Amino acid sequence: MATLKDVARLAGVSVKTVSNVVNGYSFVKPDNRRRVEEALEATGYRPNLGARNLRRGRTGFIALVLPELSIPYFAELAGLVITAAQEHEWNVLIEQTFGTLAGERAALASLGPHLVDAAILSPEALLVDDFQLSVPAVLLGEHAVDVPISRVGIDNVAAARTAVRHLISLGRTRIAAIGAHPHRGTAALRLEGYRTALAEASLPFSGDLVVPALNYHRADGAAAMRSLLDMPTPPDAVFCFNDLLAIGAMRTAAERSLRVPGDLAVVGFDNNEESVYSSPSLTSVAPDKGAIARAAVDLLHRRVESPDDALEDVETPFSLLVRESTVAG
Amino acid sequence: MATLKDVARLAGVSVKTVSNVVNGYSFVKPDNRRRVEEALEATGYRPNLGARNLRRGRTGFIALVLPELSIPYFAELAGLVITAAQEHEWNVLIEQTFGTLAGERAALASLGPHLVDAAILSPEALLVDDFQLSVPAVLLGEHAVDVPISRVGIDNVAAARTAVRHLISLGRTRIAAIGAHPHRGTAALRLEGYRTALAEASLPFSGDLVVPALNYHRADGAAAMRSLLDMPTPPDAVFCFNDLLAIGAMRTAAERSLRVPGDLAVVGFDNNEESVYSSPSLTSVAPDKGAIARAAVDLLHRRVESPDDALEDVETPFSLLVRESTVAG
DNA sequence: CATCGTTGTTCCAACGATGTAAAGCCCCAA
DNA sequence: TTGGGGCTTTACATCGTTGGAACAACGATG
Repeated sequence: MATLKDVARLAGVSVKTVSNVVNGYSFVKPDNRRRVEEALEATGYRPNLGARNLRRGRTGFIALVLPELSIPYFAELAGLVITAAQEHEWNVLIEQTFGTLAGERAALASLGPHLVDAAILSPEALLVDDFQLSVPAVLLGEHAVDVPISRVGIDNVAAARTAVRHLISLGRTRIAAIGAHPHRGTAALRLEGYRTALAEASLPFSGDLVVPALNYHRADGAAAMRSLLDMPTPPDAVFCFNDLLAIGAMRTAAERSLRVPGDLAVVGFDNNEESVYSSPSLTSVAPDKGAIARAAVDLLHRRVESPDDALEDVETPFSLLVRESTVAG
Repeated sequence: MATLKDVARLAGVSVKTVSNVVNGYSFVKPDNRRRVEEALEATGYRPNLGARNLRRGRTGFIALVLPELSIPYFAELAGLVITAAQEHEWNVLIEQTFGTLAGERAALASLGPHLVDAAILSPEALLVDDFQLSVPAVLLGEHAVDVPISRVGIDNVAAARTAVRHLISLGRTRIAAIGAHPHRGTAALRLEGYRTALAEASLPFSGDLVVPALNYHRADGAAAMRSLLDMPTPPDAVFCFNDLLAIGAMRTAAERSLRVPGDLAVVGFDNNEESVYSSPSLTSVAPDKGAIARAAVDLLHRRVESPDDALEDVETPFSLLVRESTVAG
């Protein structure tokens, strides 16, 4: 592997001059610049990023801390973050927490200025209560507790309200919610949006129709739906706090031979690609994941460039995509 | 951020002694060791990996080059690779190629000894024909062309044969295949397995029943299925070269009001989590993804430790998981 | 012709860690 | 007392890069 020294020797100039050419410094004699460029070409020089970053005090990496890549929402998001990070010449380091506090603590502990320049966090457990991070960070989702840290996300209350209003507009009156969670900030806000929409339509709120989910996997949605269908008067619609729960719920409905949307209308949240091809396809709240990824990365970039910028709270757009699970195709 | 120098000053020893303690060098006086450990604790020292790796000539990273994280198979695999890599104190750098030759070239170009110690490649386009990599690498899947490089994967011919034999055992006689591809090594092998199974059962092979797919997304499966169902005599079963194609195919079947498996049996490949909860759930060839991830990482680790080991070709196990898309629940 | 500012180049130190060589210590045998 | 050898520590160079100061060359200016 060629180093600056090799290139310099070949071009007959000093190492620093080569460095200047590589970094686009203006004042280099055309003649020398040409010779250096030829030498760069000839040796196939690639800067040693480790050395460069050591010198510059940067690492060239950002961390993306998320529960699990096997969850489609996070996989899609991770792909978009990687793409967004490339714009700023950042590489992305993915850490999985598996949704546990221990996992989140471990991920945070392994981070540090020596490893990454900044971090994007998608906490699920308590994480933020003992929050102590040595690099600029941004939270995706919601604040679990009141900690000074930037945030990027959608208006969860408004999104949930939109979803439930859609169900109400279809004439549904017994609308259940799946996904309540003791610690998740987003869960509380989505529940709030659900209650607001019910209240606006003068529909009664019943705690029986709110089913918790400790994890947001398909199996949890299926189990929650079973408990709802075992009720004396089952719901005629269900709002799930993410698409996986909704897929699980639809699976249970199918097993019980319920027609969706005839007997039961279902709305999800996240708009996974999977939901477009399920049978029936799933109506879902669609956050603009690309916007979230870009906003988070851009925000971090600003913060790294000027560390004492004010904290930010970026709200990204969302939309409701109506599909067969609420309106028969 | 504390450096070795800070710790050394605090403990009243030389930098090297601290380095020795940190790296578990045996000959340090108990007294000094204790003082150094206290100082390490007090300063919260964490080694600067960039500097360490610069000195050691390692980067501490491996690359995982794959088409797209939004494809569930690769997302699941990536998660497992990250976990496996941690065992060897490696961090994983994910590069997306989007299945294009240009993307694969770009990913390869950005790699190099200065960035990663090794690379795991999941090529889709031609990639390997102009293959020139400066670090140890392993291919997941199949050799597109004959290039000296290690490989990890399942026996695709046997896997496809198993899948098609299952369909035959159910009494299906017009069995289609979706996913033929001009450049993909796995596609050719799966097609071979398909033909072998047909031949073994003395079923005729018909080119009409083999549908190509340029991408392996849900939409491609849906389109392929439409073309099959538009035939004068449509198939009574279809073997899809991955689960996404199968999900798309089942979607089309549903749109045409075909019963699965009654009118059409469907088998996929990859065993995505998604396929367990689809309606009907999908029978699928299940490669042991954990085994693939571990084998790939372990192989690279051996190769990095002793660079002139022989190339390896590791075969990992697979199984066929029979679900509702072939045998009604 | 001395001076000056601009442009271009080089030398040196430094980022934080580790390998090497050498020096210091201590104990024991000659 | 000397010397040898095992343990323990240190000074120094080094990995590849960049920032800063110093220096050199140059035409323009007074």
